Amino acid sequence: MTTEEIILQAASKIFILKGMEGSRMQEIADEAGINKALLHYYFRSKENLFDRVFMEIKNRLIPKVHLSIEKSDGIRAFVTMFISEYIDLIKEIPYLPQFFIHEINRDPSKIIKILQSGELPFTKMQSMIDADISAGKIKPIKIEHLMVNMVSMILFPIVARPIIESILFGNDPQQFSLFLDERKSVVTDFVLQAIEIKNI
Amino acid sequence: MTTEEIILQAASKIFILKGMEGSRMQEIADEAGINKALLHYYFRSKENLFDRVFMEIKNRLIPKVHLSIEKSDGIRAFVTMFISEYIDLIKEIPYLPQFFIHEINRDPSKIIKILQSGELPFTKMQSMIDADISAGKIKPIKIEHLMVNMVSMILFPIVARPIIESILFGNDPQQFSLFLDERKSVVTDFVLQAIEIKNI
DNA sequence: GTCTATATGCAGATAGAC
DNA sequence: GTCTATCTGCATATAGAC
Repeated sequence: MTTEEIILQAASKIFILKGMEGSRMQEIADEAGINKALLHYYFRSKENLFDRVFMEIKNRLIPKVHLSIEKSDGIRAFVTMFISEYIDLIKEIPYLPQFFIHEINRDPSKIIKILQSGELPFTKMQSMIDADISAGKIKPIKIEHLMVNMVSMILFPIVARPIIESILFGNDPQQFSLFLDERKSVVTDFVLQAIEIKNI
Repeated sequence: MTTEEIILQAASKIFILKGMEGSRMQEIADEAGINKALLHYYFRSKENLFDRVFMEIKNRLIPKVHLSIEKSDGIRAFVTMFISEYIDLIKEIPYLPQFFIHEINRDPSKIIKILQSGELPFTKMQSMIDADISAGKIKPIKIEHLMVNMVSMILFPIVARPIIESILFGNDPQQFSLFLDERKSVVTDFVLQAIEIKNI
């Protein structure tokens, strides 16, 4: 592992935990087991280092989302798989959603530039949905609302964790963890029920 | 209006926009039209000023949430009213959700202390839901999941605005604004459909 | 490439005049 | 109470030895 990779990994950890403004170059250097000056030797500035970290994270995530979309053949399969895979993904990287949300609000233009490159395959999803709608299987709903609803119900509890844990579970992390486990099936059922045509 | 109130109002604006770490005392002083030293005269430290602002915001918001819960008599009315009022509330204070999310993750213990005081009337909601469940009107669902689902679908799009605006709407604020307007009825329908028993 | 030492700049906080 | 001027400390960044 090269020094550059060691630095990027350390910086990634600290930045994700504390954000750009909350992180200190000293802390990143300590985490990497090297000297502060070396950070500047490799990346010139904090801003530069941050941008590189942000880009690397984005490049690791986007393919995963693509994959879960491409794999499914109908809207029901898509909803089930999407929710399941998204929740699994977040368990691996629990602080990433907060980090992303904060940084895109702190400097939206940066995100806009970084996201320009890869577009998500919405056309495929849209056609899946339209097929099921015209077949009378599901209620008419715009793909934008459906996607935002699903992503919201998955990500928001993670992002708002401290407040939910406090209000609903008396600051008991175990109870919150169980709550998250339940949500995989709860949210899936919730979404499927919401979009299905009711047989009268 | 006293100087203290002017300071609090200015600090509130800056802190909400930029967060605790992203805000500068100089900027708050400029916003208030006074000198930096006066901030310290009134509030001794930045930390202190921030805590006061945070407390004031909390005291302004909690009663609103209580009210919308107390007013409704059944679960359908509650869902409809809750979503509607929450979305209206956010339109007035569009940066507040991000601010809250960031600060509770930056220093969760602070929130825990501040939130200790007032509890939300969950018992009333729970009994409303239980009544409708045993009457066979709605599907069994835990109040925790229902509440989190609703709040998520309302707040997350605001919190993730830049990324949604970028991916879904090509960075067109007007399209995003229309999208938010649609959500009042879309989310209400979505939730009601999801919890209703289907007549076969 | 990696280090120690140092410069530079800025933000929070204080002293003291009015 | 409100100001100007100043202190102090810290974080980013650079210089220069090895």
